[in-house]
Amino acid sequence: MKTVRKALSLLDLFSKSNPEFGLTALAQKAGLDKATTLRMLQAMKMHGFIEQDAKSRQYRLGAGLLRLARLREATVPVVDIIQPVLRRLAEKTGETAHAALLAGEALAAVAVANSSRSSRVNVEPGLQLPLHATASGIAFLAFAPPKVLDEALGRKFQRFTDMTATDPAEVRKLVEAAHINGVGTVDRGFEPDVVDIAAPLFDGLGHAQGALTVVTPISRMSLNVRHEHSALLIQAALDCARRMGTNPPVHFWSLNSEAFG
Amino acid sequence: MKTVRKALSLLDLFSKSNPEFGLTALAQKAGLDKATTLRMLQAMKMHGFIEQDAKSRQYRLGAGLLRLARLREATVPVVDIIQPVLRRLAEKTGETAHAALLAGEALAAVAVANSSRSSRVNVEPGLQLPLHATASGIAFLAFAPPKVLDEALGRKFQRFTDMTATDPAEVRKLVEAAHINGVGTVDRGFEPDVVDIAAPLFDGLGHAQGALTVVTPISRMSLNVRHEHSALLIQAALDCARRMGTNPPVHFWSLNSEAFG
DNA sequence: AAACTATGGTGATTATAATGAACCAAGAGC
DNA sequence: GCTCTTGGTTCATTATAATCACCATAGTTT
Repeated sequence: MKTVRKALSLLDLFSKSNPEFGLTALAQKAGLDKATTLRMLQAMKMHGFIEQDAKSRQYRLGAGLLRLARLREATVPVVDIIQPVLRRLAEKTGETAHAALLAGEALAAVAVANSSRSSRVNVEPGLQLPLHATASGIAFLAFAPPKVLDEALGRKFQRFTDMTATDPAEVRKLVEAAHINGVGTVDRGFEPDVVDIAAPLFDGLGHAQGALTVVTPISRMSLNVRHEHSALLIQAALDCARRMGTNPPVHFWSLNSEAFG
Repeated sequence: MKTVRKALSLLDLFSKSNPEFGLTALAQKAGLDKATTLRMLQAMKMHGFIEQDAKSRQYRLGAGLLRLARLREATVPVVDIIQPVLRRLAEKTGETAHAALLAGEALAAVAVANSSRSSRVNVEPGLQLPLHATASGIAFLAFAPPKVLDEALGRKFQRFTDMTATDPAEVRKLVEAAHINGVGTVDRGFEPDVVDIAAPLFDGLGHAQGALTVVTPISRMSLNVRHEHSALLIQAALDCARRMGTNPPVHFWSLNSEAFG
């Protein structure tokens, strides 16, 4: 369904910094013909995925998305479950914590609890987290079905900082380490001066469906902090799993007791 | 873009009472071929709009919707816009006011402004408001797409008080009255001793996406109060529409001037 | 004010992608 | 062990979406 994929990929072009587009701009950014783009937008407009400013004729995401998101949340209330866990995580670590779930080829931040410190890492809700460059992604891949991992490793990796792991072998190493530790760590791979540590969130079959992450400014990071955050993350991930009735793989449970003494 | 429309209309088949489908069931309900349906689902799965239970192979709405909804909320902050309107409504009426948006098969309260009086109706944020038993629901249905109304009237209506309207014909009457008046009224249909009056909130297509409601203890309710609240609600609803850039149906505007003199 | 430019939007031809009946494989129920 | 149903696949046929030149309009520049 090439057409559907193209249409949906139009939606991915919207971001917080680029919340509205004119037809021409959107078509160009998508690499599609103007007419094609227009027709797709019209189709999505009919379903409320896109709406158009009556005056400026600019296109933006539509209110229909809210409805579907609330519906999804009504049937699978993950965010409600995760939010309090996240808040406690942010309190205990003093750093910003976020939760991300798989959405297409990347993770998407769906809940954030900001650090109370004045100097902190800010995470925008809705942020796309590439699998290879973030701890969230690594933790997710470490417990994702092998097929997903292989597919991910087959894609080409964008470089975000000079410390981004762009070599598949390198990424695989990070993933393997994360599988053993239960947490993934990425040092300044996505944003400069930020270290991520993340634990996976599981679905009913014991596969990762997302990740819980603590983001720390490099200035506050140390070996001690890292161990402490790791232990807290594993507890938090187990907590989420218990509340959602999902099943982490057996070996993940054992990490809790021996946790980084 | 027939293909895109068909694909998106698949998403509209999900509801709170029908949150998951097998391939065959979904294809049948959509009136599409299995193969076609499958390909569309796969395309949407790639973008996180749909996810599939790994064990049961059932399809449900995906986490990618959460991301886009968050993004939309970041660009058009509906709740932020509604809150001050609600605040003023509560001040002017002296009663608790709340806003609710469609979430599954009921409305969900997303913002509340409590009355300052000591004797007041309390509304918990997140409260589920059934469509047939609350003014919010009636006002919503009065301006919802006909398909939504018919579907709602097809469901069984739970009784909450001895004044709850549980007969579809009775509910339809309330809805029709609400369509004419611009506001829905429910007298002790959900909680005893409480009268709700509500005006619809519109989306970009001129359909209701929720409602603005004032809840009044029966002891303070009178014909005068009712007219006054109705007029204030219509003004508030129009105010919200203007601030959000959404489009109430033309005839709704006219209610403002003649408002319950 | 006239000419210019960039924008959103349209229409008919052509190339492409969607379709659907028949077909498989696998699990559930008897 | 057989059957029935379900998810998923295949490939010739057919309907559909991409394309490109074009139009209308609003804002700018000269």
